[in-house]
Amino acid sequence: MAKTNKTLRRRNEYQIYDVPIDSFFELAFSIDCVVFGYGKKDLQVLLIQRGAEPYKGLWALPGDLVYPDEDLDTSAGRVLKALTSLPDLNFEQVHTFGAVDRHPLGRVVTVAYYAIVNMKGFNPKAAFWADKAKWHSVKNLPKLAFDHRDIIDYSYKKLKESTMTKPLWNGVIEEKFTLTELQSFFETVLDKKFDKGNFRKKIDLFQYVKETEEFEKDVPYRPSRLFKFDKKLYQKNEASS
Amino acid sequence: MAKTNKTLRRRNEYQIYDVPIDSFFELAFSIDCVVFGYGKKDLQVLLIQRGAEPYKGLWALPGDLVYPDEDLDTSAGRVLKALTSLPDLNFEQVHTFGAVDRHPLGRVVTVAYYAIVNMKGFNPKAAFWADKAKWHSVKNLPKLAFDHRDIIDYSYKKLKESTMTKPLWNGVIEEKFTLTELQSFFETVLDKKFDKGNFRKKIDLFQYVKETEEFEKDVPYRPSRLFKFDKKLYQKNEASS
DNA sequence: ATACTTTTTGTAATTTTTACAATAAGTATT
DNA sequence: AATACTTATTGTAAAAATTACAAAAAGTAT
Repeated sequence: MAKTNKTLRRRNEYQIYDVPIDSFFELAFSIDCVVFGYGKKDLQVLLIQRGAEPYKGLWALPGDLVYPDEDLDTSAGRVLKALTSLPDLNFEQVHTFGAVDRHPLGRVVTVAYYAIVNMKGFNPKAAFWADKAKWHSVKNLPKLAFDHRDIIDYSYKKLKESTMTKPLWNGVIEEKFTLTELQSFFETVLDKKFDKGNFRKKIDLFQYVKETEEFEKDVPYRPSRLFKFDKKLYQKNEASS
Repeated sequence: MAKTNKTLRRRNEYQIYDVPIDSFFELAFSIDCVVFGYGKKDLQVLLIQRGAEPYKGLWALPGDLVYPDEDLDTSAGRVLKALTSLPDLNFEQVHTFGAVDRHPLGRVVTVAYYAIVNMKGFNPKAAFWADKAKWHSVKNLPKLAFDHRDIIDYSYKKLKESTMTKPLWNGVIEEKFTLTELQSFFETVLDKKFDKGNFRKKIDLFQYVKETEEFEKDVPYRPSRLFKFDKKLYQKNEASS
């Protein structure tokens, strides 16, 4: 829609005040990605150090302006792909931040997305973002640019909520995994310890966690049975709920 | 930010492709409000019949473009105030819908909000929207313009989720209410019947539902004790969680 | 063979949920 | 005034879910 296009004026039928249509275009529209990194330590967040004003030197979330010809989700997917080089990353919209003064240089509304990846063997430097990307513990975040601290807090809360109800661990831990590994995922994300026995009972209720006939190898103790995610069953049950 | 302003180009440090900055401004930005009406019948949604193309004659959600000088939440509050004439309406952001083709005339990204009001004595005609606003049962929605059906479905789901955890009934049912009235609110919103005794036990856990020393009057049976919402206690407990 | 480590299963106490019954407290009727 | 009727309110026992903890199983290491 170019500035000369009048079509949008038709929405005026719902408006209370008469505002020049051109003024609505004086804004920019972006997405920001909160990429959580799962590993042996604390849960981490991928941040990028700003090389220019405003907030030069501070850490910020990776993001980009939304292209005119791409859906919001496509935009988030594009940035995440460029950032992580992972093909089938699951991500979810969190919230949209649109305070007038959230960007010191003008009006920028941003839609926040989050995703979670396995940090093992993960190299954010492979991406365009180069050597300025770095993991930071969610428990010890540096000073952040813009309202990015709010965005992370919001996303972390949503991540925790979703962890209880969705198989976010799929694609993050190994394809064949032990229940102890699955438990570690929950413990790291939720920052909370679980009882081994009781955790198993809970998982038993998740029918889409299917046991295989394979077992761990080369461990100096009793090998654990390996389990896997039954994607078809999960999607089937999702569809009917 | 006018088109001649170059400041936004600084975000290019995070971009992968080089896209002319001007193209980012070829979009519009709106909010849409899903106003749920609580009454004696089914839960209702306030819709407006479109008087112009596109989707002329179809029903749509009330909404408006976001003004350059207002926060997103302010924008939603403005529309809701104009629509309902209610001063202290609680509303919540639901989701942002940004598919490229969601508006046939151009790129319009919209942020959805929902609110719930008491339909009793409520007159949407008082507002600017005039006589085209009408309540529709969530169980029997007409054909809707744009992706507004998706927006309603999404909002209804979120409303149900929030009903379990937040006192959405505050400001909707009477200030002093019986537990039966509170139960009716839950039953209507969640479209589900509850056991009287068990519902009370559940409510007992909500410390912010405080009993008063007042009772119903002029009822042809045993008068029920009246309860009220302890806002201070609620906010205090919210803050510490 | 024994110690050690982790997996896996079990179990009993506690808490929460559920279904349903009993009692209380008003009005309306006889 | 006694009785019927309606809804409010409390209670209770069974069922289900959660929790804390223990025991047994199955491997490696000494």
